[in-house]
Amino acid sequence: MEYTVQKLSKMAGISSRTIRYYDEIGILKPARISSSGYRIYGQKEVDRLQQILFYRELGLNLENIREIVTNPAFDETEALHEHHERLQEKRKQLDLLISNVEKTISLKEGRITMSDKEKFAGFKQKLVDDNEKKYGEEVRAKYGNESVDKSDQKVLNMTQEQYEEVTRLETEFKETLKSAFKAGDPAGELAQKAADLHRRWLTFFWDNYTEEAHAGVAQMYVDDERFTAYYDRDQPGTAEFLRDAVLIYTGMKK
Amino acid sequence: MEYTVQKLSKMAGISSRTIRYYDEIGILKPARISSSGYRIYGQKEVDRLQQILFYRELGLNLENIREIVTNPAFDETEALHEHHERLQEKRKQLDLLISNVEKTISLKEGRITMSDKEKFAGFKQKLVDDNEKKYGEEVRAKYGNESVDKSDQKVLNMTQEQYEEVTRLETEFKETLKSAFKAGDPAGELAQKAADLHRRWLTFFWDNYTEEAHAGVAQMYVDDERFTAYYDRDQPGTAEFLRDAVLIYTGMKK
DNA sequence: TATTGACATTGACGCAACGTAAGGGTTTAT
DNA sequence: ATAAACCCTTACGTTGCGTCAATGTCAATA
Repeated sequence: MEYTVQKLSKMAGISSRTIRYYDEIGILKPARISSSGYRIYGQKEVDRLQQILFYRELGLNLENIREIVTNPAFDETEALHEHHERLQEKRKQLDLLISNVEKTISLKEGRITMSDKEKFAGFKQKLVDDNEKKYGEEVRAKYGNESVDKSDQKVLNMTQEQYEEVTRLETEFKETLKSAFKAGDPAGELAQKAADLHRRWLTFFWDNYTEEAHAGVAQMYVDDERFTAYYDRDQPGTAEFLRDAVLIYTGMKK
Repeated sequence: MEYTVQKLSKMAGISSRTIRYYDEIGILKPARISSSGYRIYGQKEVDRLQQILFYRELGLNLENIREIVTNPAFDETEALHEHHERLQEKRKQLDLLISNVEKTISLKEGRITMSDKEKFAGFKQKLVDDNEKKYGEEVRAKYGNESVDKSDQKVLNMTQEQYEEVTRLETEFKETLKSAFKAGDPAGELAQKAADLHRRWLTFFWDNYTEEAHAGVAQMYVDDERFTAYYDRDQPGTAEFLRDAVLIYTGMKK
């Protein structure tokens, strides 16, 4: 029995374009070409197509499928195991995503006015994450590898009150920092108050607070231009000022 | 404070290409263009970018994001709800996929020699599914909407013995059908035996067997060219012959 | 001041797996 | 003979950018 593209495609329930494509990328060549240039497929090709479709249903990409069907000695089991892992990873990410979307929805339906600052929540979250990532070994050793994921969840897991509290804290911190910067003394009362507010703000995102970590973060605000840009936005030099204040606050300096 | 692409990109933790792309598709235009053609962004644009990135993190596509950020009156909550549904659907499919991959792996690690026929399992499965789909109202009403999903799982849920049994049954059925077709009488002993084997084979895939459904499937083998091609592969006319035999077997004819 | 080096710009291709015409021959049925 | 139903190749569109390539601009240094 011989098949043209159309017949084959109807048998397999796929489009003829797909069959030509499979020819094009070389995973399913026709048995022969007719005198008028038509693709002609035989039983062997039908079998192979079914094999291809089987793996396709399992979500393998065509490159992997090619390896399996072109090399009979290929270790399909291993390929499937790897595929399985990728799928698991995908599911984890999807679950996280869904959870975040749900949190966002309930936040919004909780009628919190979505001010600009609140829109920043995710972004600030990212800052904190990057923070943790960069701060490196010490923090990671303490919080484990899952800290990033956990941290990712944290802002969105907050209750409405917690959320309002952290927003309020942040505003107060920024204003205090601004005044302190104008005053000019990182060891002064205002600057130390700012450092304290900063600590309280941080503990909303961290499970464990340590003075070392706090100092490390403050240093990073100076080292990483992203943070520097963020803190220096209104008044250049603020990041450095904050670092000095925090170093004093944590007892790391003077 | 003003930002060039590079500065903005570093602040937001994305690439400058992305920023140009967002300009290109019109979801984030620069505040102005410098005399030398540079894109210059201001505070408003920073805020907007952060909004964009927030929704991006939630997995919304840029088209949806555009709707949200360009039209302040747009119902974000509804968009998020729809997005949530899409994600749920995705997860369901992903779970099914994972389950299928797992079943396939255990099948393979169960050291069943993966002959061509076994590779067809998924495909045959598909045949049965299509079958049910096409057969339409009656069967659906009986099995409910989930029957397709359930059926999808069934082949792969089989124990090794069941699997071998169904494979054996199928072989016997096909051989009997072939002989019966040669004999030529759909009411004859061989043909009726084939119809019986066909029934037994079907019951591996169906929860409930009814003569009506059996007859319907047999009729479909003739009506749907995909099935016809499958059954007529070796001997044209076989599909029709089988239908006649089954119609007699189920008492729907003669 | 001439030259780097780090920035900026606009194209334009590449990716994955096809869908969807466009433009033009071939086979089959009437 | 003619239309319907096939077949072919070529090539653009999809999504969200990554990655050159060719070229212009700006700030700092030798």
